[in-house]
Amino acid sequence: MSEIVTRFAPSPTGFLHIGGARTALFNWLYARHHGGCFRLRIEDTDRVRSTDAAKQAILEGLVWLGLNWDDDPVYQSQRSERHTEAAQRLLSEGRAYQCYCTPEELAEMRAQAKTAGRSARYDGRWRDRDSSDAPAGAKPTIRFKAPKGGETVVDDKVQGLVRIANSELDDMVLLRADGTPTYTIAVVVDDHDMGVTQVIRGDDHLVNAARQQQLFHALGWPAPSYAHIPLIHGSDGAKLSKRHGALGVEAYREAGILPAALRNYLLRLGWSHGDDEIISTEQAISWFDLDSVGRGAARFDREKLLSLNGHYMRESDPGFLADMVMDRLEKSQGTLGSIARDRVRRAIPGLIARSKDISELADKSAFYVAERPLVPDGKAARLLDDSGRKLVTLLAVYLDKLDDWQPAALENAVRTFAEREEMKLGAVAQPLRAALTGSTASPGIFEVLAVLGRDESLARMGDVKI
RNA sequence: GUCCCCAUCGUCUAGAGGCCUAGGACUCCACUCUUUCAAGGUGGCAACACGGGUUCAAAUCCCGUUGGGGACACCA
Repeated sequence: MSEIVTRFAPSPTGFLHIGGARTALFNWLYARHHGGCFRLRIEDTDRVRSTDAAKQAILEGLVWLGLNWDDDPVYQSQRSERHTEAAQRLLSEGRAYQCYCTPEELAEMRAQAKTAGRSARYDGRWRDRDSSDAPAGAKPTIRFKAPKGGETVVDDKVQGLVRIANSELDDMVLLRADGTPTYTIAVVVDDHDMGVTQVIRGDDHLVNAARQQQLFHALGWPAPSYAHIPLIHGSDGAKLSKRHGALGVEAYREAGILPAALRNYLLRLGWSHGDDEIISTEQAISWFDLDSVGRGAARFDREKLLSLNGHYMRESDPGFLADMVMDRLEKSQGTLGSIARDRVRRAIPGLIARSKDISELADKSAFYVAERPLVPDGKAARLLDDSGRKLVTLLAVYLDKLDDWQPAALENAVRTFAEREEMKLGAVAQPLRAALTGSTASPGIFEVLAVLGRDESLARMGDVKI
């Protein structure tokens, strides 16, 4: 059996969005599963819309997601000679022809077809017309002489047998009037030259597959196998696009989503393996196949992504998470001193289960490194009324005598204090929490005390003294 | 409009004729744990779009309807 080759072929006109990321993931998984090759092709032939920034964002997005490609990326714009050559060959073999229609003429043709209730397509008026009829000085486009009768069948690995009447497929332009090749011929030539055996891409290309198969046939090359995966929809059920709520993967990265979580989420969006939800990359590689790809479009659900992310965070190394949190904290509040860094490091394990992404983790860490005196939020301020402050002050005096500032000893001391005051632990813990964290929700209060350390804890308690 | 694709809880999905009184996950709700908030544990609400067939038997097969999506460029 020859080697499996897949490819991901984004056009660099925007960032790598969630749909593209999933397409890349499926291609990558398929190639890895079969021990084949996953290649990258940048379809940058649209010079006006393609940007270097977008290209960069796509490559970085793939790297961040851990989808490493094989060989060097192919840049479509650098291969136009090959594309033109193929089109010229079709022309010389009589499988393509020159068309002198003006854009206005074509627009009118489409309008008429539409009102007549037909598919808007080129009617082939120059197909058999002699070039000597050409208007003087006009430059022709080169069009493919598509088969007229019968149908083209795409044996799609996801959608099944898709039959399209050839009358629905018009003679597409291969070379523009200025001589540059179009996407249609470029993809076919590139897929062939790159040795692509399995194309996996969005559903929106399904009809293109029929056209491309015709071109492969005309060129005398074997066509790759196709698999068209359903698109990802936004929460409103419409195709996700840049102007429609689609975010680039870097947005998820910035929000503090872990690559493993995004991979797992994207994998389950449209593909399944029984009831499995948490799927490691190793399992994904060994289980992935095209048979289990669903055929209906899926809606993007942020809640589920977040829940998965929470799971992966709990499985992550706390030190690794701490580094990411510190980067964020330093970005928002400047360089952290060694005491602050040490506090964050010790605080992270107790914060992980309380956060669903890294930015939330950073937010929840902030009180540990905040400058005194803390500004309590509304609920915390209410806990720190006169009696609350008095209580905290009394407790501070009591804790000041403690030698061992470890969680167990602190708990013991605070419980004893509460008993002596004939109060429930919670009644003591809440005002203390308010004084220590400025909030009513935090990790266990004894842990907070311990991480903050004796001096800082006592100082924060002193700050609320009447 | 024409062509193509799709259709199970709100969402992602399991289900390839009897195992389905339809399973799992997210969300939501309750309980539990508990110093708060989470996480964890337990339980609950919640779906086969509709109409015809085929069959002893249909969520599963066929046809139609409806609904949704996509494609219809000298863009990719």
